[in-house]
Amino acid sequence: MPELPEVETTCRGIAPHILDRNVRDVIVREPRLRWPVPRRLRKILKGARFTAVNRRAKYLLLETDKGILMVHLGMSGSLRIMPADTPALFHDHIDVVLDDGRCLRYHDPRRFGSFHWLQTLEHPLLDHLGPEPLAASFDGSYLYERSRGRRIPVKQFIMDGKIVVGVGNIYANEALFMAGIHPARAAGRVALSRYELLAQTIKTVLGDAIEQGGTTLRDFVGGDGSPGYFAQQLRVYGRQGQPCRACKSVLKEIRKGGRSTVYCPDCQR
DNA sequence: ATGACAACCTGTGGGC
DNA sequence: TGCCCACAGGTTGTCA
Repeated sequence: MPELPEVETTCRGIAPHILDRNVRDVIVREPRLRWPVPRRLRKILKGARFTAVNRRAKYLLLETDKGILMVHLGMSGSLRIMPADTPALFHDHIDVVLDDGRCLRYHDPRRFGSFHWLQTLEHPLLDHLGPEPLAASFDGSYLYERSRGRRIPVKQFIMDGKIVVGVGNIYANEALFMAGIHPARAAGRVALSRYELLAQTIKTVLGDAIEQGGTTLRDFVGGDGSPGYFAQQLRVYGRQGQPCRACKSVLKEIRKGGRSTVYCPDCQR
């Protein structure tokens, strides 16, 4: 479920509930995630106190006085705060039990998510990540410079975490529509002025989605259990065969990098 | 370096 | 009604 707005929503949702709380216990029911959950996690995390909650790309960085718990939600993961004695459901893989009788519970049917334990923010998975899309350093000229000579479709280009992080399939489709750029166009053949517009629409679509608590697809819920409300205003994602909201042309669907790609054949060139 | 593609895993929905 | 296949929000690793 999670694209960057969902991860940010989760980050903001759980932060006030875990900050300054001590970890009473850690229950790992299923350690087989994208990478095995560290066997020593329970021993190390027990007694730690959460000191900060941050996000880098789609990684949640739950900092404690003993180290950093790095969590990725993968395709289907979610984190919820709930009473520690709430019966665990199928796919409730990990509980971080807090000292107030509640717990941070990780649920992930597909198990593409991950839990890592870090001593510092230096980690191979965080090494070669591109800039945050909402940072000032991410702009049209950056995209233009990085794209020269690249033949891959511009959609896959902006979904490459080494170029810019946090642009997932839904928002890549939306941002390209808003910028009037055809998703299959070679990245190296998009002009500077159009990249300036694209950088803008990426910031806008992600920013708006964060404001509205993420996109609700199937059962996404934020850290406090409230659903997001962005789905209803998607412009192209999931709307193949339906009329373009701008020009009424029938939206088309193609596959790029194995991902569903929806666009307006008349608005996007 | 680049780009194409398989892999990880379960659940769901559409077509027959 | 039920079965089977394709596909789903992400990312890494391999190979040509």
